[in-house]
Amino acid sequence: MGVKERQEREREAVARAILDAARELFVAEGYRNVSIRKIAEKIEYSPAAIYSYFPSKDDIFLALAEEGFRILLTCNEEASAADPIDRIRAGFWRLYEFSKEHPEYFALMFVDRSVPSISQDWQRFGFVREMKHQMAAHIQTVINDGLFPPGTEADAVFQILLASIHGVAVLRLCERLAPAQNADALARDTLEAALTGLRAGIPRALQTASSQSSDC
Amino acid sequence: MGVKERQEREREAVARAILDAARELFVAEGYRNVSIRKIAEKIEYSPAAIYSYFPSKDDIFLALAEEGFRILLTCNEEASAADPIDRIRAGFWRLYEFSKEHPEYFALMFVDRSVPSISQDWQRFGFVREMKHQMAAHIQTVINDGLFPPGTEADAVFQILLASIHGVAVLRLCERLAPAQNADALARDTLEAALTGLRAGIPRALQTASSQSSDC
DNA sequence: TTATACTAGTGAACACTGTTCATATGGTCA
DNA sequence: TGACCATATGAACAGTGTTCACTAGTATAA
Repeated sequence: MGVKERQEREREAVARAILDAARELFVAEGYRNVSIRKIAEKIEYSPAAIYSYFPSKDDIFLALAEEGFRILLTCNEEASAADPIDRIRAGFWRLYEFSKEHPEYFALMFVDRSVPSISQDWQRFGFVREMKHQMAAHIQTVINDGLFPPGTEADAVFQILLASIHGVAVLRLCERLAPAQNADALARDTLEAALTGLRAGIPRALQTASSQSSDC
Repeated sequence: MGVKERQEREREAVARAILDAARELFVAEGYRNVSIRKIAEKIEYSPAAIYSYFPSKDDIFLALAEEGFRILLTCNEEASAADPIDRIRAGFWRLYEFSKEHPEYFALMFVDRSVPSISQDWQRFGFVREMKHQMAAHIQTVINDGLFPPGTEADAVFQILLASIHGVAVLRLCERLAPAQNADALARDTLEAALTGLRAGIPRALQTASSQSSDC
């Protein structure tokens, strides 16, 4: 009498097919150039059918972003290196690798502004906070081991390293690097520079965020 | 007999009006949500008229990106600080400020992937190369003054600092920071960390870009 | 001054988009 | 067998970027 169960399984299978088709199309042609009709055609359903699985095209987008975080998180969990600093390195390097292996996931998770709702819901994604805590916790233990100058805040280290590696990932993803430029080497060096700088100690500077506006 | 001149002036005025209207609408509603019809309505012309000034919506986009580079470049020219390191700081800080003051320009110039052609034409933009040369030239003199470890490449310094500040700018622009997070402070610290790290000297590491893939 | 040439701008249309809804289909259960 | 209900559909709506035959109006040449 597993009729309900089977029906539910079938529903999930179709939803899965929609997401797979959408992801493949997004990667191949970009979100903007993928229409519901194209997704429908790929899974051999009518366009209208999709709307009984997802309320809108944006929601397909969001569902994929959610999956992206899940993938990145499970990736991060298997982090283990002898040197604790190496483990930090590896953690952020993995984010960069992720941006290469899953460019479309990365784009929706960290870059895309074309989906209106993601900006709103961003902080609601439990994944973001979880990822942050995972890394920040490890960084804290490293700080406690005295591998960073006294008074260093784990949260600040996390944000700075994230921003650094993020910059390279986005430049690469958005094709804003010279063709000759070796993105991997740049990623390594940028991460290394930030890490070295943090360990050397950066001036805590002016407490208030200095407003040296350029006025142009 | 300045008929041709007057006609040309009028053409430019309308083109200007289209760009202004498009920019305002892009900032207010985002590229995706702005239609040619909306732009046309704003300047009180028919939608078709726009196509005798720009071949496509994407070309309006590109024209604005070009303007963005011009603005950023003229901004950068008035760079002058006593300390040569401060001048480097100021240069990249200006890019960050630019991302705040002209978010839509910045987005088209550095992060947008929704316009298919920009990825192709990116390297053709003389502006990009010019901006790079401007900064790299100054960095070279600083290196010559011995303020960086011997053997440091100006181009690498430029790329690393650019990537670092770019990361913060994008995180802020795309609203991927916690609401409490002070973006300016993060920008300052990230830039400082990279600069400190570069001056301390980062290992030139494995020559070939190490392929430490995470395989997930 | 008249006739020609040219230009800018238009309205209507084409082929597409995301989305909605009444309708039909076919399996489930009493 | 007959009632039910989830699923999928075709057709349509309102909107999109873009094209094109056409018109009104101005500039040039005869």
